[in-house]
Amino acid sequence: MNKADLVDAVAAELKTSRADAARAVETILEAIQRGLKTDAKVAIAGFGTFVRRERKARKGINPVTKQPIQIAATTTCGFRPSPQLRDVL
Amino acid sequence: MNKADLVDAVAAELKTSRADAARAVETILEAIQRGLKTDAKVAIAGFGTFVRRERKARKGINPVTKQPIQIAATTTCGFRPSPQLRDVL
DNA sequence: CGTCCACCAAATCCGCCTTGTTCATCTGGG
DNA sequence: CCCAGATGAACAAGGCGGATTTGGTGGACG
Repeated sequence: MNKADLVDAVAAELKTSRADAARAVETILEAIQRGLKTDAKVAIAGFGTFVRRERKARKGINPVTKQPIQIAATTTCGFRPSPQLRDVL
Repeated sequence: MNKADLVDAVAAELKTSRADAARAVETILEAIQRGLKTDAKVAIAGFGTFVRRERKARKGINPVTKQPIQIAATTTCGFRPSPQLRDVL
């Protein structure tokens, strides 16, 4: 499923234009991004929780050369689906 | 950040009523749920990708009694943030 | 206000994560 | 509607990160 498909579904459901639906999708995603950046956690009841996560440096292997490499610490984010979402899947 | 906060941010950004923003959020989340259920993957460019994931049965520990327990196989979903989202965080 | 949901603890093992190229697909503006 | 530019998926192997379990409670949601 693409962003275009998502926008289509939203437009159909809300009975709005595709442009409005696209704007809504964009805005919500940006809001989540900002929330993650500022609060480090975005909990959406009945759906799941986005969590900003600091990953320490660790050792890994370059799958191409198969040589040990050092992976620098990064900041990523995880997602914990709510039980409700799990039941759907 | 709560769903209420998210709705507030969206309403402010789109200059719509809180009720409309709430409907938009709900609708989009439901659309993502359906997409995950039917297509097993929802790719949103510049944000990330939701992936339905099958998890095998394994052994765990009851945190209360600290006794080993058997965990049945479940279906859950993961989220891979796009490089763009990672850069923001 | 009543109900429902997320969080928290400790311990374990599953599977995600890394690199880098190629290719398919998607995107968004003209 | 279409094309050029761009984005991400796939693939390899292996180590270690983190997702997961129960049950109560505080807080959120409608």
